[in-house]
Amino acid sequence: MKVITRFPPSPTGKFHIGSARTALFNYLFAQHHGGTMFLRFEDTDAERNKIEHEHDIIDGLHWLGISYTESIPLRQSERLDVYRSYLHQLIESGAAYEAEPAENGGGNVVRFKNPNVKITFSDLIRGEVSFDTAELKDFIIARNTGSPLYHLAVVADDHDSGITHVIRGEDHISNTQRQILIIEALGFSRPVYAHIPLILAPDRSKLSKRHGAISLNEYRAEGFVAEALVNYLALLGWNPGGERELFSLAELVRAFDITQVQKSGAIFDLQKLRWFNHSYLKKLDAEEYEARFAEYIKTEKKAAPPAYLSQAIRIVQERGETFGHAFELLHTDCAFLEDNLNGGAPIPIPLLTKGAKADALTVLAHLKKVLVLLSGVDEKSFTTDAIKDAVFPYATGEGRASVLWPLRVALSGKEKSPDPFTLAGYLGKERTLSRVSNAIEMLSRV
RNA sequence: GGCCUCGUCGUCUAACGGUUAGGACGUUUGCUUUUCAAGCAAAGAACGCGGGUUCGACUCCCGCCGAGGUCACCA
Repeated sequence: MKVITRFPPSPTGKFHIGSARTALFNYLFAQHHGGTMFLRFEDTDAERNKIEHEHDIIDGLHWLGISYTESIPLRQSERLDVYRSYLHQLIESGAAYEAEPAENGGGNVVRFKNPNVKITFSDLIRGEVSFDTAELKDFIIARNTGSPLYHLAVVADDHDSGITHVIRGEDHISNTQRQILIIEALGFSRPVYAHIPLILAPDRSKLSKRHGAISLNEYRAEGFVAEALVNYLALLGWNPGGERELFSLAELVRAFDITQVQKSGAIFDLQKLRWFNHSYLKKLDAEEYEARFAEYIKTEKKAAPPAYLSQAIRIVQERGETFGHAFELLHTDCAFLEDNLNGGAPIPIPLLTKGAKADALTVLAHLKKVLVLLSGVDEKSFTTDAIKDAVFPYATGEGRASVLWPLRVALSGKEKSPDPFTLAGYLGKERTLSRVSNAIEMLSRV
C-alpha cells in the first residue's frame, strides 16, 4: 500500500515554525516510504483566511525544499458540496441531527449523535491511546446543513484523497476521537495516526510571538539557510540514533523513522540553530557563499553590497552565524577594507595604546620600526605570510602585545578585528604603509 | 478542574535490566600569530520523588509530584 500523508494548514496566519516542522515530518515519512504528501488548505472558516497566507506557506515549503502534491481541489472551501452530501448521509442514517438555531442565523447547527463509546487508536509515536467519548456530548459538526466544520471536512478529505497516515501536532490528539467517530459513522477506514510533540518556548510554554521569532519568514530574513533549519527542525524531537548531527534533506529522508520520535515537547534552542546555520555556512565554497550572500543582501536587506564584498567573504564566512550577522560584520569587522578608514576620522590615541601594555612613546617607536620592516617586504609578495615573517621576530623580541596591538589598531581602527598580518595582507602594501604612517603621525603630536 | 500525554546534564538527545550513563549546543579553562572569530584540547553538568519486581534497575509495575495538550457554531 502506497503511503500518503498530508499537510493541511489553515491559511490564517504566517507560516509557523512548528507548522513547518509538521510539514517536514510528513514529508520525511512519505518520502522514506516512497509515498507522497498532499497539501491542502483548510479554509472552512471564511472570515479568518487570507490568500497571502497561502502564498506564504507555499513559498516557505519551496524554500525549505519540501515537495508535495496538491490536493484537488486545493481548498476545502471548494469542496463544500461534497461535505454537504456526507452531512446528509449522516443525517439520514441518524448519526447526526439538526439541533438549535445557528448563532448567526441561517438554519440549525448539526450535531453528531454521540454513541458514547470508548475509542482506542494506536499511535505510531505513543502506542495505544484511549478516550471515553461520552464527555464529548453531541458535538457540532456543521454551522448549518450547508456549512461544515473542521472535523467533518478533515474526515471527508482524508478519506477521499486516500490518506494513509495522519501525522500532526500533539494539540490534535484529543480531536482524534471525534474524527474517528465520524469516520465510523460514514463507514470509512481509519488512517494510521502519529502525534508529534510540540515545540516549546524556553519556559516550556507553547511557543508564541512573545518568545521572539516564530514564523519561518523571520528566520529567513535573519539569514538562516534552509539546510540548517531543516536539519535542526528534524532533530528537534527525533534522532537517527548515532552521534552524527549534520544531515541533508535526502539523508534525513533515508534515516527517518517516525516511531523513534520523542514523546515529550522540545524546547526551541536558538543557540543551537545558530550553530547549525554557521556549520552549513562554513561548508559553502567561497563562490557559492558570495552568490547566496549577495542574493540575501539584495532581497532581505534591500541594499547594495559594499564594493569590497568579494574581499570580505572569507572573514565574514568564518564569523557570521547567519547572513544577517555576516551583513553586520561587513560594516564592523570588515570596515578596514573601506578605502577611507573610519571615514577619515583619526584613530584615538588611547585605543592605539590600550592593549599594548606600553606607553605612547614606546608604541610610537615600535610602529616606526614596523614601518621600516613592512617597507622591506616586496610589494608583489605582500602576503599575510610574508608580512608575518617580516614583523613577527621583532614583535616576539619586544613583547608581542606591545607591537601587534598598535599595528592591528592602526590598520583596522577597531578594538576587535582579524589579526594584523591578515589585515595587512588584505590591504596591500600601499594602504598598509599609509595607515601605519598615519598612526605614527598621530602619536608624534602628543 | 475533567480527560489525554509526557518526565536522562541548563537545552536537544543516546543507551532501554548489568555502561566510568555517550554525543551535540551552551558554559568555564587552556593552546594557537597574547584583540575578536574560527580551530584544537580539557573541565563541570543528568537518570523528578517514593515504593515494589529482580541477583541487579535510568530501563518493568504502582503511587506521588511536576510539565504540556485539550475541553469553540477555530482549525
